[in-house]
Amino acid sequence: MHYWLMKSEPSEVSVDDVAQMPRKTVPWFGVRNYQARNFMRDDMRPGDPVLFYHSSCPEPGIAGIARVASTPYPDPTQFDESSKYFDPKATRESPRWIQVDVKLVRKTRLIPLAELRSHPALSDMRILQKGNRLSITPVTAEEWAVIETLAG
DNA sequence: GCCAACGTTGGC
DNA sequence: GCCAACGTTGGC
Repeated sequence: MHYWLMKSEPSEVSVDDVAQMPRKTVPWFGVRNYQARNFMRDDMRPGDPVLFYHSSCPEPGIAGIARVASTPYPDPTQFDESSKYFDPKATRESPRWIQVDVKLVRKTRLIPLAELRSHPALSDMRILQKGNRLSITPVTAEEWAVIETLAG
């Protein structure tokens, strides 16, 4: 079992958007980075806990707790010419990009980036490292415990 | 909008 | 395989 942090731009899919979905489950489409893809492909399992992170927005930070709710399967947007995630090099016979479903467990208070940075116990978090851009990163059990406490 | 950091592409 | 040029991410 692994813990994860997954970034989403709330202008695309926010915690509130997912909370309004009937099964509170969202297909995590649009991952276009090989390292992030490989995390999904190789290390994610249904049930893995997920920190739902809001990025590229006025208040970046952790906004919810979720779980991986499926095994990986091909991301349909790679085949969709009208999608900004279209990949001309992907074929249905050999898809290049995958996604998982993510089920929201609960919305949390917004834990801002600056607050995460203020905790020495979190100083090694991938998301806090200089130059980090990965949209999916592993979280340690220790980091998870600290953040769960902060989330209340 | 700026810009640092990183990833990808493609010529050689 | 190298590496310059270009594109993207994402906080500020």
